[in-house]
Amino acid sequence: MKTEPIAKSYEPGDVEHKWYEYWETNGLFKPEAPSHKMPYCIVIPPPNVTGTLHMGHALNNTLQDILCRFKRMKGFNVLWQPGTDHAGIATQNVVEKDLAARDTDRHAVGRDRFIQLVWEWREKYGGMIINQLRRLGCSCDWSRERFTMDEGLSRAVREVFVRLYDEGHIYRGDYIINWCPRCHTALAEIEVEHRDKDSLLYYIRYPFKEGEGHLTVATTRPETLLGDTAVAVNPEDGRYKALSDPHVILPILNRPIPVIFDRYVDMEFGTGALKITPAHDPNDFEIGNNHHLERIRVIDENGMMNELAGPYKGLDRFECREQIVKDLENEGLLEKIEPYQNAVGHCYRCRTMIEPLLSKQWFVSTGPLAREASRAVREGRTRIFPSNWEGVYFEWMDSIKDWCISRQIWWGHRIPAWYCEECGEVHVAKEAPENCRACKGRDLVQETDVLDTWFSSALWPFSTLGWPDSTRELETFYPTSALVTGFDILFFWVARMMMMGIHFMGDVPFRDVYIHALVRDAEGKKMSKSKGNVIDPLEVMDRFGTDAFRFTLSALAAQGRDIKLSEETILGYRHFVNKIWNAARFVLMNVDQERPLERGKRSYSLADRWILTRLGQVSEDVARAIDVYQFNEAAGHCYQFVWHELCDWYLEMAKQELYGGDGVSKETAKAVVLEAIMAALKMLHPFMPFVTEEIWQRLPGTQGSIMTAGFPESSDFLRDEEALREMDLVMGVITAVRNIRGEMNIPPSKMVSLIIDAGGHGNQGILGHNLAYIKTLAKADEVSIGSGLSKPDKSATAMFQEISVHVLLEGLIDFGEEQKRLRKTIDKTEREVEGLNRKLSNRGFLDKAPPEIVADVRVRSEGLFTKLSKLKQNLSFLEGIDHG
RNA sequence: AGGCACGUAGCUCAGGGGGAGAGCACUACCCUGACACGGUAGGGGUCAAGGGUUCAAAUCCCUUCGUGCCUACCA
Repeated sequence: MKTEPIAKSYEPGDVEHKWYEYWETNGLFKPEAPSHKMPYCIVIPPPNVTGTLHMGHALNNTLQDILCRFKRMKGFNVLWQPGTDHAGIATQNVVEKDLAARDTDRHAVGRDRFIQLVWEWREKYGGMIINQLRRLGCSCDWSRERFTMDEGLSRAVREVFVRLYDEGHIYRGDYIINWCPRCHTALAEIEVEHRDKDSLLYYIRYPFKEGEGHLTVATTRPETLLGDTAVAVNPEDGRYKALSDPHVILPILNRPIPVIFDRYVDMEFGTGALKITPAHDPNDFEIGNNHHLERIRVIDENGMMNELAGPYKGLDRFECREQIVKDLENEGLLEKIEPYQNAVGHCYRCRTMIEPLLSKQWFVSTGPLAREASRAVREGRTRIFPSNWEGVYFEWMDSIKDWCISRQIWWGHRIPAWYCEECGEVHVAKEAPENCRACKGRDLVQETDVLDTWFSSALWPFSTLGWPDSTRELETFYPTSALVTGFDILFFWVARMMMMGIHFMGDVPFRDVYIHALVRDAEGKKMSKSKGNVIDPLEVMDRFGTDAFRFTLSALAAQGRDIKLSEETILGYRHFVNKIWNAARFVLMNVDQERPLERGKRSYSLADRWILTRLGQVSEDVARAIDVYQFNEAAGHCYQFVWHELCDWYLEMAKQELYGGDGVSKETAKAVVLEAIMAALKMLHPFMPFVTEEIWQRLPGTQGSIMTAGFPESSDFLRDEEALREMDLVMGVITAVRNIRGEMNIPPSKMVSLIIDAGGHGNQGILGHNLAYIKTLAKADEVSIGSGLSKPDKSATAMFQEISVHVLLEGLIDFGEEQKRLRKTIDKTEREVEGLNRKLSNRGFLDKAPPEIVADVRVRSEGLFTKLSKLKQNLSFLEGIDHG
């Protein structure tokens, strides 16, 4: 493969598939077992089996892959545990839609057949997102892929359920829950999305049972009046204190109901009188409990009025509202209607308006579990990045409600509870009991409800590693190292994994949680199918290459800010990939040794010493940034270094030796060029796995995959501070000349002569030794360097620190232009000097500022002053020529 | 209603008490033997507004305005 000719530009399509297959078939994604290496483990946030890769997944998994590839190269034993989630409601919806298209439904096909159909569906389509993750380059250990409905994970679910039940953390009872009349199931609190709606506030009169008059209540849901069992007022409310016989007549149904007194009622709102419907409102439910009120359910599971709704039986809840308002109006009981805005709950899966409903459900009593989960973060056993999310986490944990875990759907883990048909005894067990423990009856039926999908997801960090068995994986990798996820599932998933992990494993499920941003469109809008502004990651990868895409995401992944993604940006990074490709191409064209010159025999140039020192520094910068999840910083360091240091300066300078050098210096240059490109590729590999592997495999002297090459360490390289200083000087002088060339529009083909007045500090020697660089990169043919050299007649002058660089170019320099240019620089320098002098003449500054700051300002001020006076000299010199 | 972010170059954003930065876009000159998906240089900002703390504020604090997001049972 090393003999293939290298194309002029990088074509990602050709290589991505090839290398992914190579890695996977060579088992490079698998951890070692056993291993003496430090373990590093990430469990993937399991995507829904119904899903296809979207931008959120792409970002999420790119970041995880960066961490995993980086840690692997750093010598860790890495397990990236992949898998998918059975997504109860979503998956069931998909299959139900299929059935509906064939004019049937799940009730017609029956439970067993339906579940079979879901499994078939999953066989057929469930692997889609997994392959898309491969396309993204994810280095998951696919041999360990798990699914929340797997036998092993299901066993974990039953184990957890039974234990929690036995410990009293799970209970069953009649509670008000959030019901989705379309999905036909209960939802947990957080599965309800609240959205502001323009509603109406109806003022309804409830006549007193005895005597004249009425109480007026305000409500947004008049149809629930049919289930009212009281009207509540605040005991402090003067308006109602004197009620002697506190009963009113419920309109329409003409049922007497009591007026009760409860501090919950807000006197300021409406009329200060609140109708109480315990079966259809969570707050009313609470109040009803406190006052032992009857619960009358008037709406059924379909959102239709039931037989207790009297004349409205069979009406939809919204039709009923209209009808009842009309009827109230006719009876003169409707006082007024006001426009009103309130937050209304909607199903997070299908957007149907939630119906709070009284029903029998299973709950996890979260209090004690949540306290531990909260404490773990407070004590730093799990760290959340960026830390401002900790506040959000605490707030939720500290005000957590019991978790409704039963769902009235079929696709999921069926609750392991059996009811005795004869005596009603409840049995909770891992397997079906033979007979009733109370009456010995044999007629036991299993609970029909299934568990919330998040119940099984909550076990993911240990169920995927083999729990409840004690496995080597659990031993090695639990607690896992990091969890990477979006904030949208901080409560749904992260919090619950914390609770379950701590409870069942006795330790937190992960050491770090990294919360990343949301990917938005170029206008900053959330991508959504309905808006039509989604960018398909697969299309992006096809067009720009996976590496460019991944690098874009990383470069934009600044903590705490959402990512606005545009094609323009991705194109920019596509160019960067190509730049790397061409740098490698250059190396390949000039270096063919399998064995570079050994270190002891080399003779380093300044450029060599400089780039080797920089490689050490930059690899540390990159590693440090990744370690604290500053992916944008890490990517930025790579970009800046590779493009603007390695390519712009080092490779250009190395041409000196590669093209014209003699034996040892040429061989040294070859060795360093190779070393530099290799180190750069290794640094880039976690971000751009494909192009780096492609190049790596072509480079002479490489063995195996770049995945198994170590991440560069500063100890691999020189550390030559002097080289940094010297390079600074050389680059400064070259830039100074280029500056004049640019401003004077001198074409690169025109050579110039330079006279450099180097000043002190050994500058002369440094520049003298590196004359060749200056000549080539500044396009100069003759250069003289000295101290106190005077400015020649026909020249333009640029300055770097105290060095004056006079550019001679008779006939090509417009002296008027040069005067203008000098004046501009003088103005700028003067402003800078003034600013610094203002500080230096300030007593407070001299007395209170740290001495090193004062010294620094003084040095800078003096330097600028010297520069300024030289610039002024040059200007008056030119003015002299002009007028003389 | 509370909370959390964020307003820095035309655009997208880094930075975060002592010299205003990057990428893209723009302008000029260049097809120089890795790359025009390139090179070199240049223009461009009262760091949202007002106040405070400080020797020093884009950076810390307060207020205002604007923009997002999250949480919440006020019917």
